[in-house]
Amino acid sequence: MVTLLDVAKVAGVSRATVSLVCRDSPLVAEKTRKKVERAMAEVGYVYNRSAANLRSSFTNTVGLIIPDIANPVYSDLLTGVEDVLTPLGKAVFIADTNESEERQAHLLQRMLEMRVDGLVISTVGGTTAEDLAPYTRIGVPITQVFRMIEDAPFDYAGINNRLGCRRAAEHLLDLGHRHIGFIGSAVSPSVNQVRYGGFCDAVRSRDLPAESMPTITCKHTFGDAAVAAKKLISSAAAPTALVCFNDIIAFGATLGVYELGLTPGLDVSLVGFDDIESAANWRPPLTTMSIEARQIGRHAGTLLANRIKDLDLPVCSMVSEAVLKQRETTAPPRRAAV
Amino acid sequence: MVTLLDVAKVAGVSRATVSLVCRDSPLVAEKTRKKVERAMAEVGYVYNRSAANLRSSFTNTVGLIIPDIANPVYSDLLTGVEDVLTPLGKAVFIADTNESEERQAHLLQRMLEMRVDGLVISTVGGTTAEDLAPYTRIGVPITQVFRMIEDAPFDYAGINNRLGCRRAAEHLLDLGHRHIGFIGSAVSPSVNQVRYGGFCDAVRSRDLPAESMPTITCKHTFGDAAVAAKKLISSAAAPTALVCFNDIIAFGATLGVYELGLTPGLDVSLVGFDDIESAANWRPPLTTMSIEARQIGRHAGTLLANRIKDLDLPVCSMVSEAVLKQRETTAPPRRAAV
DNA sequence: ATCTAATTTTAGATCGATCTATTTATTAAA
DNA sequence: TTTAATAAATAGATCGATCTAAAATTAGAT
Repeated sequence: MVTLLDVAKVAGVSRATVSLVCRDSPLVAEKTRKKVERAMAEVGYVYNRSAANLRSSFTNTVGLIIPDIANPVYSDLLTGVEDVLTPLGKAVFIADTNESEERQAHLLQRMLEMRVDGLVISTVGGTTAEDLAPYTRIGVPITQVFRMIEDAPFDYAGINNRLGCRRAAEHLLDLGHRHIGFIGSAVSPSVNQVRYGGFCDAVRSRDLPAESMPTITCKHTFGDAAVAAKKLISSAAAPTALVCFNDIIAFGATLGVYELGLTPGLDVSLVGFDDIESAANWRPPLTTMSIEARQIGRHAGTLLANRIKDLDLPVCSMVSEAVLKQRETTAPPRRAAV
Repeated sequence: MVTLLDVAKVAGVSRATVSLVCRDSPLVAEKTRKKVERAMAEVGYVYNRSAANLRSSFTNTVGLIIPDIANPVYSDLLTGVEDVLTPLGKAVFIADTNESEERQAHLLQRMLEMRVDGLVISTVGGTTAEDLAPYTRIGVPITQVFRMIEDAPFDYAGINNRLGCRRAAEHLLDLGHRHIGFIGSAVSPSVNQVRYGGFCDAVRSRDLPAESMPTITCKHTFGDAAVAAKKLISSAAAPTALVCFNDIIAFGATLGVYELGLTPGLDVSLVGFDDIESAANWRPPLTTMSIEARQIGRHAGTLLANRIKDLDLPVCSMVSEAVLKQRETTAPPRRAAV
């Protein structure tokens, strides 16, 4: 195995100098740097991060723990986190808990053992501040995204779900809809409750009875959502519009509308949530609440970077607002309101 | 920072013994292990992987480099790789190149520096064996998945794209379709060429003129695919069925069919490729060629694990066949063949 | 009780970087 | 030319595990 010492010998300098070159230190003269770099190439030197990490007080690695990497929201988030952290020379290690508490515990442990400089995490349901205590104990900063643990003294980046969902419903109300269904999530009950709260806020603000609006929950699959939408549309309440928990459910609901022989955006209006990349590419292009997951990722990255620099900063929370992206799945109701 | 030595002192044993306990060695007596474990908990010991990796000849980490983590094919692949490698005590580090050669080069370097025990990679276009030479030089095994570099002496796990696409077209031919369109990929030209080759094989095997079958390529988005499908269907060739490069394109094509006021699976038959999770959940459920990405992931994991154990094994290639999953987007043609 | 063999435990060297403190070389000012 | 100040290079200790080889303990056989 070729080490710093081998490079040093070939370049005719000391081990310490080669080390400085590795780290792009300004302390080394240009001429020397060139010489060392040539020597490195000549002997085929490969930097040993384990050795560096052992000695150094920080590892320039950051952990990102998320519940479902296949979900576009989280891959966008990842991109945003990297936008900020990669230019700072930090490597982001991604890990997927798949919504399993056990897997999350395992990953938390592993990242602790590799001495990450910090952690960005979207916790699985049931996580408590206690689960993250080992990090606080040895002073590794944590930034939460999207999901927040009660009473945990961590930085946070996320969105205002309640207000966002309220805006979605208000958009439909403004178009003249009076019978609006809500297709919620059977998968994330906690977030679902908050978003449904926003939905009710909107309905009540127009003096309509929130209780009489038809509601259903489903899994985040096209098929489930299609069935749910069909059920709602053909129910006695006969909604002319649907607020959907997220874009995937809205997609499924669109398919349900097609299956009923109706035209989405004409016979039935639909609003999604998240504005994942494919929303704009949907047919018809999906009206949805944009949460700018990539931007949230940038926020999280920035919060973490700041705290790594200064652990004693006051706890900071960045809550963005979801904004309406009006496209072609929403329009005034076709059938007259009853 | 609390180290092995601190634990050893509290437990009243030597550093070496504590180290053995950390690694679940059978060399240590049950009574001693208990004692040490209690001590670890008492002093709040956290294992230091960097220190271990420095001394030890392997790190129990494996790299997985893929071009697009948001693509369900690759998240399934990841799951499969972990299925095999996690039980062996190896941590899988995921990294996304986003189809960028530059990012890939950077990630390859980083993983080399962290001394992964092995690498599973789906290379971006343009990668040569030379790019992977540093790995071979220091004896880190590589397993390729899905994509293969010419003349590279690495293990490989993937599928027979040509045969798979041939089977897709044959399925439509068997149903009686005589005018079949092909919607290819504008993103992965190399794979596209292979799959289109399979399509032609099928058509020619029935003594039909492959050249007269309408063809188009598009990006992997719903919108693009919808437009492409509409173009093909309303072209002079008037295909009654479409073979799609992958499921995403098939989804978009379905939406295009709906937009034309036609019914997918009735007026126009569609076959996808990949059988991602949402294919079965699509409306109507999508007929597609299943590649069992998770299984391929298991293959890759197994190949890598074997080679880590024995570098001198002969190069091994596992090419699976895609199998038809007939669902509801394919049926005999409605309009009589011209 | 003695000897052998098997089982546990351990001391001390070692992995390859970085850090601190110091020395050496270079430049600018007197 | 000398001195002071700055820039560049270095020696040697150090990080916290694992490894090797040897020592201590225990068990089994005689």
